[in-house]
Amino acid sequence: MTEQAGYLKSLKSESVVQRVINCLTDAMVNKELKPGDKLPTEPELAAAFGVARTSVREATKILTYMGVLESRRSEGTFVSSGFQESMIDPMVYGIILNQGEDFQSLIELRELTEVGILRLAIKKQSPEGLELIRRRLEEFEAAAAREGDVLEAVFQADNNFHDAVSALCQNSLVDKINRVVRMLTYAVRHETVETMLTTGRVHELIQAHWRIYEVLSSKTEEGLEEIIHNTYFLDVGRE
Amino acid sequence: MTEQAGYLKSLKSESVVQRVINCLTDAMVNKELKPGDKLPTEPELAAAFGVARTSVREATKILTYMGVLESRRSEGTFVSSGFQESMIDPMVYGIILNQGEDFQSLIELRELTEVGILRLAIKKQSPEGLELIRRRLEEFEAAAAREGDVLEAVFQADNNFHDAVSALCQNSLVDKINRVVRMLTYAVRHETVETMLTTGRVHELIQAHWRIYEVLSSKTEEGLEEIIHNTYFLDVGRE
DNA sequence: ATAAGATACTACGTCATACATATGACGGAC
DNA sequence: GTCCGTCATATGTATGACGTAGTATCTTAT
Repeated sequence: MTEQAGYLKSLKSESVVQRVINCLTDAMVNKELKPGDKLPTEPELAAAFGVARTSVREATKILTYMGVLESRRSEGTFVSSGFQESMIDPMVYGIILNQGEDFQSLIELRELTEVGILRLAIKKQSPEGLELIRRRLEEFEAAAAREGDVLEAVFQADNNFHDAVSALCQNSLVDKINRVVRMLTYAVRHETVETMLTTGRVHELIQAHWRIYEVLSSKTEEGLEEIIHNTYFLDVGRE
Repeated sequence: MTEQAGYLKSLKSESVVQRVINCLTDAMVNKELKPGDKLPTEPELAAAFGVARTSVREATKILTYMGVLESRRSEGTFVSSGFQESMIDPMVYGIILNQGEDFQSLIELRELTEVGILRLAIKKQSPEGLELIRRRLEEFEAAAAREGDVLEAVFQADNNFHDAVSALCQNSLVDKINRVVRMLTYAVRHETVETMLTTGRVHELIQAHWRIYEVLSSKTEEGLEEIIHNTYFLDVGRE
């Protein structure tokens, strides 16, 4: 865990927080702390390590956010059992920071996830989930049919639809990926919906989403290829 | 970003630290904060958000540890440019804690990405990339053929192969996802390779990977379905 | 005038303390 | 025996102070 590779590593002393993290990590590696175990209280840890409670908190907060620990107020801090979906967060940030000029990568990533989610949804779908999607589609149509400024409403309806599809997978990790990719493509998707609205082609958008619904309810991957591809480009925009 | 779906959601207010993290994240998504930018000082942030400096520090520490931010004493805190190595740490914890739990979501996620990557790789492949994959396969075979404890060598060769496939996509985002998912499934994949070795079924593993190579070089998605599915379960393990 | 050194300044790093708040446990009232 | 209030507990948040490492600036000597 703690690499001592560099020969001058001993000089640049690690930060207090880092040392606390290492101590806790080592304890977990050595099985002194197993999933489900309760850690000593923050003041106790602070006293044991000889550091301030602030530092202990920063360390446990980091581990908590990573899903390693779990803090319950008035109860204590525990080693979480199993992995937490928040462990994907670093990937989110990695993607955010790399979010440069490269639309191509973004579009490819979205197609990849979109198709994958649909394929999984086809397998794991439930009647209730499918029904929800149908309702979302009707809401979609209703939103587009309203008077006035419907942009945000339609965009939200679009998002709701895709969330419902993702929910069909009943997989928190997949759900997370879905959200990430949706967040990354926010701008371009928003713009696309706007374009569709101003040029009066909303019906195409709705039509495309109905086709997705049909593929889902058909419970087969037949024709998924082109439908997705077409829908995808309609939704995301040109290239 | 912040879903307000449930009607009783308004009660369970997010923690202060989480809110700070969200604010900073949003700023990065909206490009108000770009890589390299300097954040206001901690007291300034605390004042701006109306929270204590402690909370700001916990938030920035978390983001720093994830490689999103970078703090230089006496200078300030900056949005770090590019992917930091520390981003893998959360996955390491995933490995530590992931021992014999429920892998269903993980397996589905991996199949999703694996298939997606292959489909994209089929489209975007290059002769050089394909050649690299062939070499990796030969190294794979060589590693398995050696005497003694070949587990780590074979496992590494397996990873190298999949990395080469991912590289075929020439898409940094896809590459990142590939790495994350691979790290998340580290334990189970490692175990599978071990089983294959001890039961003398390494040739099946190699055979399966050659089939992937063939699908790639055939430049068509014909037969990709079952091949991937079979290879996948062979690689990842039972169910 | 230039370069080396001393000084002040800045902003993160750490610590100490106090108070707020949610949860569970105990115990009394009905 | 059930219900409700109270208290203990441990995390959540806030505030203030001091330490420390860079950076910039000013001083001084060559």
